[in-house]
Amino acid sequence: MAEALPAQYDPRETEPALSEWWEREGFFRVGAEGEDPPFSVLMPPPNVTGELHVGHALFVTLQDALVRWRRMQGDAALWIPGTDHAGIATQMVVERELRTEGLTRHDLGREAFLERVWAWRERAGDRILHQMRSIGASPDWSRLFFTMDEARSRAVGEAFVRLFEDDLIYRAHRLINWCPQDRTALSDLEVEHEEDAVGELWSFAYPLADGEGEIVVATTRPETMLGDTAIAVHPEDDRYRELVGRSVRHPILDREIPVIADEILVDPEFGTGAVKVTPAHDFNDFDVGERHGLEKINLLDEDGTLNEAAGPFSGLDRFEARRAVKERIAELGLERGSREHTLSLGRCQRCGTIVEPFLSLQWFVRIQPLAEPAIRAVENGDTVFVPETWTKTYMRWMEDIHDWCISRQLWWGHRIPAWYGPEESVFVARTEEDAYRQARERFGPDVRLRQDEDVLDTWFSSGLLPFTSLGWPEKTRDLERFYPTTVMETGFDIIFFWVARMMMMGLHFMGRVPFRTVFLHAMVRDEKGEKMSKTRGNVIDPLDVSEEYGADALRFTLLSMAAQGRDIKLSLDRVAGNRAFANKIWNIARFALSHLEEDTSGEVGDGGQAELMDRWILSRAARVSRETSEALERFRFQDAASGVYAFIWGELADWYLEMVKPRLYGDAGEESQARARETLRTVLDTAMRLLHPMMPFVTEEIWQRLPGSGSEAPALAVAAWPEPPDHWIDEEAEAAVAELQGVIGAVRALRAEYGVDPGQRVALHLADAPSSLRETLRTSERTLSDLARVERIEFAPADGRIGATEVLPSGVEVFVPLEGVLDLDQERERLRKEMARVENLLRGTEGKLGNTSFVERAPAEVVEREREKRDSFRDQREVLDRKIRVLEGSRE
RNA sequence: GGGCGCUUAGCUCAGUUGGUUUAGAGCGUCUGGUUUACACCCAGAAGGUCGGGGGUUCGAAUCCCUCAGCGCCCA
Repeated sequence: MAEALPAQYDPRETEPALSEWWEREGFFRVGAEGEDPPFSVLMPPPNVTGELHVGHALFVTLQDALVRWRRMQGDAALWIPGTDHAGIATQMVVERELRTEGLTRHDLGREAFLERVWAWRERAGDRILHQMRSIGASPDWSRLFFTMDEARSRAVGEAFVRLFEDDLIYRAHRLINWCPQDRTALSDLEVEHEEDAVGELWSFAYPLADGEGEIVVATTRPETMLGDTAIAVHPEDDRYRELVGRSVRHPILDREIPVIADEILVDPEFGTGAVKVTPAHDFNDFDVGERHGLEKINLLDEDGTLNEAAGPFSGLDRFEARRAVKERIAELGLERGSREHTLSLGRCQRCGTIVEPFLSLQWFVRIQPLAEPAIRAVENGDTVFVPETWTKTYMRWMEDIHDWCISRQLWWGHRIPAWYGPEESVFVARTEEDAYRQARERFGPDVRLRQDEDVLDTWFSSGLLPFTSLGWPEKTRDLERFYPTTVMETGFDIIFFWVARMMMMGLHFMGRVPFRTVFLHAMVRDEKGEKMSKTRGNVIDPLDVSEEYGADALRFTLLSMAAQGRDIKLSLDRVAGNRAFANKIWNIARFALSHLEEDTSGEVGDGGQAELMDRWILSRAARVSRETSEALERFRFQDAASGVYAFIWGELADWYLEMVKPRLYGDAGEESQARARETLRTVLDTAMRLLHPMMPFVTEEIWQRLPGSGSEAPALAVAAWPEPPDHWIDEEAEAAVAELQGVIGAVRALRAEYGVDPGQRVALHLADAPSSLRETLRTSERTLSDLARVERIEFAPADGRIGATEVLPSGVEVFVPLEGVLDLDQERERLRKEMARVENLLRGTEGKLGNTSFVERAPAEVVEREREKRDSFRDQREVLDRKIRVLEGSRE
């Protein structure tokens, strides 16, 4: 055991071996059987071909900390890992690869292209899962899913068919968002709106069809005028009242267009008060078209070029057409000016291309009936959001939700289980055979069917994961035990993509919410607060960070910053600081282990007369254990992290270790030495357990070396979470040590102030010390000597001696004789400043106590506390006043 | 247009329902340190009228209103 440990902790030496060992031993596996309370978390699956970025690192860390903690508490802690096929993203990656070979997916054809994607997935896929392992993730890898594996594909088909049968899925000709680059429909959520885009509001005139006159309209998309089928004005607008019902002539396409009145679309205050209406290319105009029975002329082909309907401009790209139309109108003398105009531009979330409202035949989910139960479940508190503020966001969106376009004109994804036959017949079925069976019943044995070419929105399959990951549609033991999952932990940016849809699908298919709690974390940004992106070049690669500073340091940093409102600004300085923390722990252990032997594994805290410092550190350990549990319970990771940090570094290392050294060296006899060892071992053990969910590697590494640890559990990862007994809590010891620390701090401060040589021992005078403090100091002479270099304590005033004074909050005067080194002017100045500070505080508290409303209305304990403060300040003032007068006297 | 969030030490941030905080932490800065766990360390120090203004209250960094700046979401 006594093999020498290196003075510097090197995560690279320990981390890979540990994560490999944990997994090999199967510590993270959870079965469907057992009595332990279930705790289940579905990992939001990353894109299968993606790389681990810092956002992944954050969710992995948060979820892992929760799961490790619950696992140690004895729960059946199931964390289900998986990857997502990520339709558009993955298809784009492979298409990009093809382009370098001068090919498109159409050159290959659907089947060959899909083979290519699968090959790519085999090659690149799951890489991200190994990256997760390297930062300590502890899911049950034996349950790994892929959203396009066989089980999930079957479940997706089943879900589609059932929704269709329940009339919750339908197919319709509708205006949808179209990305001409990816040539697919997108849902509303997949369109990103660029605010304040600068555009041109361009005006032109439609001449009236009969007689003189014209109507001037304005547009930001001039090419759409080719699809105009009406001019709308406000019914109350006197300027146009007599024109309603008449027509204008299309100057390019030579057709007549009616002038209609529509009070919803038209704002008479805006522009000329007349609006061109293009029902096939604008969402508002579409509704007008429905209201007025207007023709919907589709101008576009799938690639964003104009079709035959555009007449002379057919074949042009939409932006070329825009220029051409403007030119033509100008030639016709119908241009009526333009001005700058800010607008909101919709762009494809994946490729950034400006999306077009496009009329096409798509599949939709009827969302209203699904949304209602999902709203009620949150109102009821069946599912709770943390932080609570997101409830409102969820509600607002759910209450104003639109039908969801789920078909995508992609090849990579779940193919829509619909087959088309003669006479526009549609057969939705679980299998092709089934579709044929239905079709033959209707059209006889020779019927030929053609499957829908499209695939489903990736988020459709994600929305089902809380139950498909547990075996649905089979009625599995897993579902029984682990559904609903306990916590859904994810970023607030996908509250609609995931959380909302999972809620709807979970309630529909399972009849119960998919998760009890939704914990939403902030977004990681760089230290300047900017979003990390490859184009900005400010991406922090978590694997680089982990490699350089250790996964523990990265994790601990992310956890301690998890409280921030909406942004987490990751700074490498913080990570470096936490690497230092890991190193500190390593050295605490190095020191402790060198003093521990195999037999020091007994329980401590009872029997014998425990020494003050032992009682103190055990009491602190007990309190911190409770605080850490409570913090994790409430998802307050930053409190858990900072509490354990302060305990280990600020109390265990800085105080306990220093105080206990002489005893460990045997200076206080064998009994005291043994007790010190036991306490040290116990406290270190407790500290490693508390820290394990946050810093799994260094804690496991150390715990493995702790004598006796193996008898309880094979690994810290599956050892019990600390629940120290009540009797460890020792108010008296905590108060006594706080006083002792106060005295040591005062002496140290005075020594530093006057530059006393570090080796120089000093005397310490404490007049009027209460008996409890005297007792504490008498039993702590060695500590005072070691930590403050005090050679002698006298509980009497140091009359007539020259020295420096510090006053403790208790009013006790700490005096250190410093003949020869003390600068009287400096001391006078210091004390005066101190006096001013104390007087200021005293004034404040006396003011409060002098206020009768305060004394009458504030709670008694608050008033009492205020009185104590006043007394303390008065005592301090008195001592300072006396010392200052002495110094004044010594001036002469 | 509607909604939400942020503004506390040079930097990055804690501060949970108003009163146990005499506003804290880490980093940075300054001073001192070769005490046999650690210089990724130890000790000490400087540094903030809690964005501005108003209000509620015995009491406000904390609640309300308002202004300013920054950011996000939805339409």
